[in-house]
Amino acid sequence: MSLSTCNCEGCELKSLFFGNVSDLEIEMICNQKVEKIYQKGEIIIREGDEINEFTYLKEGLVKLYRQGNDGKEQIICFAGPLDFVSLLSIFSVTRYNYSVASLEDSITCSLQLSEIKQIAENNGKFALGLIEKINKASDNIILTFLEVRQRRLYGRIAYILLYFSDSICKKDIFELPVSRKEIAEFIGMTTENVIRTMSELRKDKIIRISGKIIEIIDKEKLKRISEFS
Amino acid sequence: MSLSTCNCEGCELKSLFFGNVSDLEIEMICNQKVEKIYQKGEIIIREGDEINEFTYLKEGLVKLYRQGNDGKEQIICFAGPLDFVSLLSIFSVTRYNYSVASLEDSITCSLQLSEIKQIAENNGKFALGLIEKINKASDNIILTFLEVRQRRLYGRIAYILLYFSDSICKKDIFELPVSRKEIAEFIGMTTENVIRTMSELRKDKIIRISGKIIEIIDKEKLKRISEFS
DNA sequence: CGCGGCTTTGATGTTCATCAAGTAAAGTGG
DNA sequence: CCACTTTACTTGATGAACATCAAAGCCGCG
Repeated sequence: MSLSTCNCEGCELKSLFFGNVSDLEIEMICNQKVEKIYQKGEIIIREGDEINEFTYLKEGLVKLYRQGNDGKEQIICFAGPLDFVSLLSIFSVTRYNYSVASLEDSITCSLQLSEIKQIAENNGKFALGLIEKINKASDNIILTFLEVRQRRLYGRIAYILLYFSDSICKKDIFELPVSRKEIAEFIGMTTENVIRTMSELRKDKIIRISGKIIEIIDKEKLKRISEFS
Repeated sequence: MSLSTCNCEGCELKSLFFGNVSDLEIEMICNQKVEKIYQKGEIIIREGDEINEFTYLKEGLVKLYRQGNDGKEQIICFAGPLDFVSLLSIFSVTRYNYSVASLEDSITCSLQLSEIKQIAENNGKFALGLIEKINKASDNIILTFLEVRQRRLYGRIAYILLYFSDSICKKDIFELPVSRKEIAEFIGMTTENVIRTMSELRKDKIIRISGKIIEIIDKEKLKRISEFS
């Protein structure tokens, strides 16, 4: 991790997030912000860390995960640019109950949580905006869990590949930003079976695989598998 | 469903939820509240219904669930007295993406969502309290999903039985408020296997079963199964 | 160059869903 | 209140889906 110096001019967060906040308040926040650069693989937040910053992702891709009872990691969700990394339990507990690690070189911007709370207290519109974002983030996680759970392995893999293709990479040929093991940790299966199933999709000529590079050949078929398996 | 008339004197919600709200505002809300009585099995909220009320559970027990792709129901969570039934997506979308049904005779109290928003906008402390509650509710759901997922059937059943015993019924002999089918829908297994596994626990003399009445004989063993299976 | 982690494939056994069939309980209409 | 229907519960048998174990190739990194 290294620090980054960056002015707040033209920061997308400002328009997206602080629409209802006065310029004065924004300046107050920006003066205290800390921007950090993380290399691929670095840990950004550790389970058990005290929560006193409000962190959002400016660039890159991260995973939120926790340690299961048996020591295996469980991936809760992935987050991309402009997602709030510390949205989940930030207002309900004092310590993180999950970790965050970067999957690609990433830049985070951290604001003082106390400042954010202060503003929310004084500015209801801002607080309502916060609620909306928190709601959306949790809803998405819960929905994804349910969507994954109702599928078999074959359908889960199809679902995940479409997720990375459509939501993260936005291409039909893309580089998987995660390892097979991480896919397994996300959908709750073993690494071996994730690989096996991807190989099946390859043999069925629905995708092409070359290491981390995935090409979706027959997207319609992949969608049908995701729907009905 | 039938309406109930009840004054707001001594309502627990007031102290719990509206700690930072002025008496005037509380009165404004209370004048508009609608209290409804539902019999066991009735549907309180339907997936797709427009969200324009802010509903909380005054008495009883309900399940939040959604329709899976294959038509099977998936239970998201259970909610008891003083839980907010419509916390999940209430501020992020305009229509419910889940249904709510009563598992026991229940009483709900509904407030105008627009009123709640109004108050949140004018009263940041109240809004922060809201955020905290929403965060807690979602966190719990996500955590439970992860806890359930890392267990095998045997451990999942142990986990669920402990959940009902400790969190819902608060007794070691209790009446299951849900059917075997609903347990299956909650943990993502088939009804037959839920029954089978409960029978195994009975044969192993860890629980006694008599219809819906469950008695936990060896709680320590049940906890160990929940931890390590 | 060698070590460790990631990937891949195969063989094997466990766990679980599905199908089937029967019993018990609960609701329904006469 | 009783016959009737429906729903919930239960057990067994079978096969499919999946985890586990094992072994080997690959790749990046110190």
